[in-house]
Amino acid sequence: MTASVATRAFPTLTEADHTAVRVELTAVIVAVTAEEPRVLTIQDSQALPTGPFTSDHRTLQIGLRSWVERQTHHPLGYIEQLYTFADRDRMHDGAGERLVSISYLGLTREAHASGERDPRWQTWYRFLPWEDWRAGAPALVAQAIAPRLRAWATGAGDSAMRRERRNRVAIAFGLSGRSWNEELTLQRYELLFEAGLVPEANRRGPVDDPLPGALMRHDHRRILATGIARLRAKIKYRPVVFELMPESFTLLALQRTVEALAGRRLHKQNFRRLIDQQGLVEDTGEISTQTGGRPARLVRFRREVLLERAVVGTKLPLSRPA
Amino acid sequence: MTASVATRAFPTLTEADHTAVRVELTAVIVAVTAEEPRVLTIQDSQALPTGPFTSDHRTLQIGLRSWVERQTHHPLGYIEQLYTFADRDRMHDGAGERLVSISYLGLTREAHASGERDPRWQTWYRFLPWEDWRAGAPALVAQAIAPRLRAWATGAGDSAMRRERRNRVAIAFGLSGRSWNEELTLQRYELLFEAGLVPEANRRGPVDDPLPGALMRHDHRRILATGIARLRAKIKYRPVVFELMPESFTLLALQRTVEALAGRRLHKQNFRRLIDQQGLVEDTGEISTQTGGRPARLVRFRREVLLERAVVGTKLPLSRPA
DNA sequence: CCCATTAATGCTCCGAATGAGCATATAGGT
DNA sequence: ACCTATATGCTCATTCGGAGCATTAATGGG
Repeated sequence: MTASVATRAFPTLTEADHTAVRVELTAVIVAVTAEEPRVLTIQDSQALPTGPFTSDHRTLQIGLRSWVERQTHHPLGYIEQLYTFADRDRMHDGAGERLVSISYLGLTREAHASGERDPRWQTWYRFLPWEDWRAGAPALVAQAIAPRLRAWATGAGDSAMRRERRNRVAIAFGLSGRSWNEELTLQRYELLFEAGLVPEANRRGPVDDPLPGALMRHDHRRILATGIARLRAKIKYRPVVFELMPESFTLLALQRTVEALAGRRLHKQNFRRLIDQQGLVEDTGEISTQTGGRPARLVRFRREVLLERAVVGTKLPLSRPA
Repeated sequence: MTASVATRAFPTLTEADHTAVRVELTAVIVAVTAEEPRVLTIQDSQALPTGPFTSDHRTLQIGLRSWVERQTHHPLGYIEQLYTFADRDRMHDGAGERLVSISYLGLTREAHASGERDPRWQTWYRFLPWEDWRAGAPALVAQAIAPRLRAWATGAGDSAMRRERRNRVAIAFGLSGRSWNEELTLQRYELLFEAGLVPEANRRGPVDDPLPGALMRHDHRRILATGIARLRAKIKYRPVVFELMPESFTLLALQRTVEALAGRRLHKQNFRRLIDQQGLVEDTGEISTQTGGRPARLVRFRREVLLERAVVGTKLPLSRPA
C-alpha cells in the first residue's frame, strides 16, 4: 500500500483551497387538491422555485419553513432535505465555477399563488405522465416506453450489458410479469434519461420524438422525480399525509389523497383498518353528506401520535395489480 | 393573500446574488473487522476525513469513489450521500462566509491506513458507547443517561413540554417499557445534545460531567450518528452488508457483521432462513473449520441479485429484548 | 473410545400483519 | 318502493417474523 486514504484523498482541512461555488436551494412543494397531486412551479411551469442560499436563519430548514409560511399563511407541516446535486452537468456556463443545488421537499395545502415569477400549481403527472397508474397501466407505458426501452436494451454492446439493461427496464417499469412499484420514480426517470428518451438527456439539439410529459429547465424534472419517490416511500411509514389534509376530512378523502400521491388505487376496507389500528384519526362528531352515498364521518388527525410513537407504520394496503 | 410563495421566497434565479460559500466533503467510511464496526478517522481520531469540494470528476459520487479506490486499492462497493449541513453553527469564524458540508457514507473492507493526517480505524462505539446493545442494555444508559434525561425533561417549562420531552426520551432510549430501536441513533445524539449532556452542545466552556464517549471536532459526531442511523436502516432492505465481507465467508460471520452494525443480537436460525429465502448467497463448496464447532459452509454473495430485484428485503430477524 | 463443548442445520409452532372479498347500513334520486 | 353509491363491519386465507426444540458434526479432554 503506497498511500493511505486520508493522506491524499482528503488533503487538508484547514487549507484555504476550497473552490468558491454557487449554492442554491430548490424546493419541491407539494399539495393535493381535487384528488390531484400538485407541485408549485414558476416560469411558465418550467421550473421549480429556486433561490440563492442566503438565508439569515440558523438552519436551512428553519429558513425555508419561515419563508414559505410567511408567504402562504399555511404552515408547512413537513420539510425534508432531498438531495444535493453538484454534478458538472448542472453548470450553466462553461466556466470553472460549479453550482451546488440543495433540494428540499415541503408539504402544504394549496394556496393561491401569484407574483412576478408566474408561480403556478401544476399536477405533477403533467411532467411525468407514466407515473399515474390510478386508472390502470397507462397506455403510454405499453405503447411507447416499453418498446423503446427494449430496443435500447437490445442495442447494448455485449450480452451481459443487454441482460443488465433488460433487467433494469423490467424492474423499473414492471414488465415481464413483474409488478409495478410506485416508489421507483427516480429510477424510471434516470432510465429514460440514460436511454435518451427525454430531451434533457441531450444538450446539443433535440431528441427525436421525445416522450409525452412537459419539460422543466435544468435538472428540475429529476429533482421532482426525487421528491415524488421520497414522498411515496415516506407515506408508508410516517403519517405525513395529514399535512396535506384540511382540519377535518372523511376517510375516503384521505384515501384519495394517498392514492393521488402513490399513483395507484388502494383497497378501501384495508385502508380503513390500517388507519383505525394505528389510531391515527379521531371522530369529530360531524358527518359529511357531500359524498353521494351514505354520509361519512368527519375525522381529524390525532396529532398526539407524533409524540406517542417513534416510527409510525402508516403502511399502505396496496392492491395487487388489478 | 398578499404575496405568493414564489415572489419573495425565491427571489430570482438568474440574479447573481448567490453568496460565495465554502463547500467541503465529509466521509463516513465504514468497515467491519473482528466483529467490530469501524470508521476511518484522522487527526488523532478526532475528525472524519474531510476535503474541499474540488473534484475534477463528473459527479460527487464518482469523484469520491475513485479517490478512495485509488488510495486503498479496495473497491468502495457502496457510496451514498448522507446529508448536507449548512447550519450557521457550523461556521468556524465569525465572518459572513458560510460553510456547507456534504457528507457521504461509504462501505469498504479495512486496509492499513497511514499518512500525515494520522488516519486510523476506530470502533464507532468509542464515540457513541450507548449504541452497542450486543451484550444487553449498557449500564451507561440506565445509570447515567436515563436519569439525567429524565431530569432534563422534568426541568422543562410547562407541563406540555415536560410531557413531550419525556415521550421523546422514552422513545429514543427505549425507556418506560418501550423497546430499543437501534435505528434512532441520530435522534438519540440530538436529544443528548439538546439536553446539554454532550460537550459539543456548549461552545463556551466545558459541560459539567459529560457522558462517556470520545469527542470529535465540529459536528463530526453528529455526522457519524447520521451515517450509523442510515446504515442500520439500509441493511434491512438492501443487501449492502456484503460490501463489508470478504469473498467467501460463513453465515455466522455474516450474522456477526450485521450484529456489529445493528448493535444487537439476532436469532441465528431466523437469520439463516432469511438469507436462504432471498437467495442472497451461494455455496462455494468449501468448508471452514475455524469456527470451533461443527465446520461451516463457506458461501459467497450472489451478485446477480443486484440485478434480479429492485428493493431486496434483507429484513433483519431482530430478537425481542432479551 | 466416551463425553462435554461448540456450532451448524433442520423443522415446527404461533401470532400478527396483510391481501381479498362478502354482507349490511344509510343516504339521495326516480 | 327500487336503484345507485358510498360507508362500514367481518371473515378467511396466506405470509412473515419471532422463538425454540432437536439433530448433526466437528474438536479437545479424560
